[in-house]
Amino acid sequence: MPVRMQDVAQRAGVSVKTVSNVVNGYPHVRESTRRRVEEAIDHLGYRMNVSARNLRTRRTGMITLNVPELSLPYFAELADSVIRAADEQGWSVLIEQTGAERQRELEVLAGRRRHLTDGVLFSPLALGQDDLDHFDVDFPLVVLGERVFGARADHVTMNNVEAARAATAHLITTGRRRIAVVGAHAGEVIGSAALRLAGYERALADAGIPFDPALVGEAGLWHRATGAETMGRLLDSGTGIDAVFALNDAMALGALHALHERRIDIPGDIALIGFDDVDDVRYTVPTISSVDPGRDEIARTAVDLLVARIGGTTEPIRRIVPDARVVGRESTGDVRGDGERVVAVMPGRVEDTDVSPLPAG
Amino acid sequence: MPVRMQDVAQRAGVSVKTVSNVVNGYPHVRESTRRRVEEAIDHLGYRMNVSARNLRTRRTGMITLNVPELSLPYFAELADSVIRAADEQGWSVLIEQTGAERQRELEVLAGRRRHLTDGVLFSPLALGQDDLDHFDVDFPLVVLGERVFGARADHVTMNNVEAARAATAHLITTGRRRIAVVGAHAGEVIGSAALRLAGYERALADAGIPFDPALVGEAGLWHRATGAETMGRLLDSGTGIDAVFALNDAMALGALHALHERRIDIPGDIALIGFDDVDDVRYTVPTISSVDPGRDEIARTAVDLLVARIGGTTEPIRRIVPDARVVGRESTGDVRGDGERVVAVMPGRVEDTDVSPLPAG
DNA sequence: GATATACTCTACATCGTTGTAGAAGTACGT
DNA sequence: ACGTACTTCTACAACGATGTAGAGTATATC
Repeated sequence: MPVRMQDVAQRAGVSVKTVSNVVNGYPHVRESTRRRVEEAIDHLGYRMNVSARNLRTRRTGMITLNVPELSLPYFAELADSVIRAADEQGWSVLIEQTGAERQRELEVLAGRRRHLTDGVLFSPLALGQDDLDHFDVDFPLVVLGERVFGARADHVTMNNVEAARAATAHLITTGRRRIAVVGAHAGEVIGSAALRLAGYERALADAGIPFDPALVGEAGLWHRATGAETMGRLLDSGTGIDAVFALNDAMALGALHALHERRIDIPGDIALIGFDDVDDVRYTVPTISSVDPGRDEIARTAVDLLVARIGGTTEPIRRIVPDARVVGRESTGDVRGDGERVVAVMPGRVEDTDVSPLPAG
Repeated sequence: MPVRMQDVAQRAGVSVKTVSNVVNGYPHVRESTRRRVEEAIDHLGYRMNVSARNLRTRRTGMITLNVPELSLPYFAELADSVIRAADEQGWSVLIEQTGAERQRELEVLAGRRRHLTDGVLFSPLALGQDDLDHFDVDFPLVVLGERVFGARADHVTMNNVEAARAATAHLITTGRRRIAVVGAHAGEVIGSAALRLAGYERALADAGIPFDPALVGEAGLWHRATGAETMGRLLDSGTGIDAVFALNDAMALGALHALHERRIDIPGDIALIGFDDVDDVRYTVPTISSVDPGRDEIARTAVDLLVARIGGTTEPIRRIVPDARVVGRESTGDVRGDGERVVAVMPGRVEDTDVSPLPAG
């Protein structure tokens, strides 16, 4: 029933292979032949059977993006950027959600479902440094995020420590001394929480401000709800606070909510800064300052790396950190009304390791 | 290099087809044989070549979801729900963004890229009723949204008119009389904007309140930014306003921003209600009342319909409208603090048409 | 004018799986 | 003992494209 190359070939009076050549833009096809084939294709409404081509070429032209949840704005925006970047190079993106569940994240690496695509962009949230070995996979993989360092795969990550330091430093510059943190993870050594907290501590040290554990609020999941709860706890604890560094924007939104509930003036009484620079923060009241980790560049870089690996490059594994910026808005008093001001730029870097990738099987 | 069924068969001492049978859970395989095959699979690390299976079975197990942009919270959450619903049934989801560009939306229907998947869930935003003919496609298609009615494809849509009527009625119940609309599209007859505006007008009529064009604010794109602009214009126009119905939540967020800027008390001076019930509205200050159109059910229903069409069902085309609810929060004074109250429920419906689907080619 | 080179096209095998048809073995009722 | 039905397995031919090798012309080079 479906039209095959065979049918097109017949109508055009050429061999199947010639049709294939026309379809794939092979240059050595006589103009008149090309036209006849194209006429036949149009007339018969031929469309390539991609499964057959995939089988023959061992390529699918698709990559998988594994994220925790698209309903988290950061990942939705990341997915948006990844799809755009992939599309520009002619790749399609299959999206899978792990729900930040350990089991599902392990399944990603086990590769049971990988077969549909040529490679995987993976943003883990449940796995940690202890799971490093699981990242030795035999398919093209690029890791995103801060859960795991040193895996045998290209890695696109953020300038966490520096950016968090700069964000905190910015609060200090505006005269704040009692800076609370929302979203710490006790005992974590690696991971966004630990790294950003480290940046915070470094900024305090730089300014000679003593570190006060009472100002550090824990939050398991980095959602709006937990941000609000944590902020509430900090405020109700009676600790004096004149600024808040929420370790991501979702929590910053929640924190803002908690601050508003208590009729606290922002930035008058308490300044607030987040991390991720998601769209939301430009429309809150007041608008929220944040750290822009370079989402578009992260996406583009990750896609480029993955496509190169799929292409079979054997270059050493790289870790890439895009430029990041601290964007000042109303919540830190940098602007009044809409608009924003870049108050710091952290240059990115490319680290070439001497580790070779595992041969893709 | 890669392990084939052939290799597994050899090691297990059976035919390739038996390996296939084991892998696919065919029941008539002796227990001892099954174990031998499984041992061979594990030992060799065999993984099915899905391209080959796709070629043979003419199925890919994937569907495409076409949305305007994932960075719009509604579509991100919709995608989340679709992926979950599909996953439950063992399907994977490829996501493509059209950017709400007419050309790209037409390409979706032209099916140039459809070949990768077994069917398409399509949420158009640029196409309109005039493009109805383009929806006569020869592949399984389910349409989402309100841009087009009467296409020859299953359609999952919202209870727009009724829900908008109920939302407006709710504002009226709380004593409001000067209810502004944010997001109208002049001249539109079909489409979310027109339908929701119709519901608004109907509620006014029901309550005997005259319709005042000065209260209707136009907004092209339904983004936060346009919501803020439109709200600003309405406020600055000097028209007396005691409530606002934003035709979607993104604009409600923008409107909230504009209201705050002008130090207007919500819901004291002006009440606000949105539409979509995205996660954001539970974390703003005040929390925003909204219309929950049944996102999960929309996603689930759409996936079910599409899977049925892919399965070759020839049942008449259906239009399905899930239940919708008006959710009252702080911005309409229904609750204080967090929490919410369902203030109205609009039952959904299933419309069986007598139109047959086009034979899938 | 002979040889080399490039262009244009074809025939055929092949990618790795599943559907079909049927062979061999087992179980059971009569 | 025999037919019938079921179970278990196999051989072989697809599915629809592309890679390879090479045939036949046309064009360039010496």
